[in-house]
Amino acid sequence: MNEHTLDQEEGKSLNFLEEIIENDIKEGCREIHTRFPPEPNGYLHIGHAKSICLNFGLAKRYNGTCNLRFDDTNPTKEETEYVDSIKEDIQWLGFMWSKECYTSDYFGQLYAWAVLLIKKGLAYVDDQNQEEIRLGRGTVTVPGTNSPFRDRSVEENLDLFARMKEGEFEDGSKVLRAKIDMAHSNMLMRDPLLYRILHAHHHRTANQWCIYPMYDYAHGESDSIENITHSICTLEFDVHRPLYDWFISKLEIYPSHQYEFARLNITNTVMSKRKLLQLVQQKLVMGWDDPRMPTICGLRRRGYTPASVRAFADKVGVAKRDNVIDLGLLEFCVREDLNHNAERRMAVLDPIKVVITNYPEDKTEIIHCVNNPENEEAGKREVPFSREVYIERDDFMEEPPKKYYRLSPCKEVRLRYAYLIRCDEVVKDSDGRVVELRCSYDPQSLGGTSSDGRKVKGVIHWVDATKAKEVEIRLFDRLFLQESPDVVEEGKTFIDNINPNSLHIVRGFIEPELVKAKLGETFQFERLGYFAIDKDSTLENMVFNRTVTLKDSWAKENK
RNA sequence: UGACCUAUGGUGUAAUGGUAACACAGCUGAUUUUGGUUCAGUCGUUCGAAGUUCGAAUCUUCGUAGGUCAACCA
Repeated sequence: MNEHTLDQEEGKSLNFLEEIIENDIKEGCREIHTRFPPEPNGYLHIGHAKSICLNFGLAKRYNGTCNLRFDDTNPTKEETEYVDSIKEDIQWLGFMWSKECYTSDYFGQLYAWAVLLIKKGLAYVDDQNQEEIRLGRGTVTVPGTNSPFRDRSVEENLDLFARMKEGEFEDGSKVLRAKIDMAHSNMLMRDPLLYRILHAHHHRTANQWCIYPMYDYAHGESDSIENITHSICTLEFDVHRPLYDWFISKLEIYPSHQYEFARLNITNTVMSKRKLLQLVQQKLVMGWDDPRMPTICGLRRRGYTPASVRAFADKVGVAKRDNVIDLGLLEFCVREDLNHNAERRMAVLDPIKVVITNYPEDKTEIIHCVNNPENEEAGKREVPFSREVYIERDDFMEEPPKKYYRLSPCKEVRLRYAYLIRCDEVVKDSDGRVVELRCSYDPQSLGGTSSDGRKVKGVIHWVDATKAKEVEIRLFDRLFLQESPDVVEEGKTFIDNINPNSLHIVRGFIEPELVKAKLGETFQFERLGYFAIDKDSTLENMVFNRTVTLKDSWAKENK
């Protein structure tokens, strides 16, 4: 066991899918087979991460297998670019599929089964156009009416369907439908479409086919071909289950079963692919991997770790109830991980220069700083210190409120790991803005402890002004300020809910050693939050993304 | 005016006819060379009504509320 001890596993209660599986195992199901079936028409988001953790996690837990299956039945929307990104994201999350499958691999079998259904009198070619079919379907309260082509002979259907496949007919001129019940209370059972004609180039089968199976026809059979025991999908497919079962039973093939769980929703976040695509296309974000996006690549770029996303998926649970998870839970998960695993560094995002007047002009000394107080093995590092340092503008107030224990005139504060300093003089420009603080240090206080036992409550971070490197730092706020960005007034869209101030770019200063940091590394900048190197980072212009702030009870109190 | 799904603290999730609990969020305090971390404490919960039962969050019935379904999308 790598992540949990056995005891923890045993103490945890089962979710409803685990209960079903354990019950199936008890009743003789020998191997568990799941699958993750994305359509390669966009990038994966945190909602998919929940499904990935579920499907791959269940397979792992019960020593089964989990296939990755690209559900590529609609060539007009699917691209290889997406296939590659999906594979990358799943592996980044820490999972590996047993088999890489494509629904398009089964086009031949699916076609043969459609012919079989026709022969059984369970499918027919319909010449009605889209509008006629829609009208014939009725409504949720009014039964549909049979198509005039519903009673074609088997021979005629076979002939027509073969000619559909041969490309004899125009797009939209004919479809293959199942013959079920036009008055069924479940709209999906009113003679659903099995095949449509689409003279389109497919990213894998190229121009081999001009008829393509619909989702409902392809999905269950693909599960069946792969011997999937537990086909897990989201709640909106619940009404599809009778149809899923219908095909399997009429075809008399391996009985896969479908189970539905509630999809993930997060406050202040939009999750639909369509909306995320819109954000990208309208250039409201930098791309699919913008650190403000809920995409997996966005989270990765932001500095989220695979373990933190997995922990989140675990904490949100699995059930059938519609839910909205507080974005704060995701932030909690990444803080918890990074607190233990990210090394500390010092950086100043909004500097004021501090001149230590009684410190020798040309002296530089080395300060030893703890890399991670949560992990002694992380050791210490050397940080230069000299007469001029930068501190955070927030860490000085000329007229401090009560309980402010940072720097203010005549008050003493600790420069973390270095010295105690006292502010003697405030230098301002002609506009009254503080430009420099002239301080004196206590030479006896190296390391930060006074020699006479006097207590100094405040501790602030700093960087050596002569040796610090200037970098770009990107600070993110939530993309939407409303808890439910999808809820909009008449005439508005979720786009109107975008937070205009979700990105702040600042120039900050970092410890000199930090320039060696590489893409993929994340640090805690002490007292500020967790920061990850951005892919835009270059030798000339290093770029850091703030993954998440630290909890800050002072800021909260003084809001 | 259909069928199906769902209903437990602020948000999630458990309790499988027998003491309603866990996490996040909130609030108090302690510790702390990060106003971080950690620790201790605290707030607050079974949609409604009737029924079955010694006993109901759990079973039954009737309500109520929310969601899903009428693409040649998945």
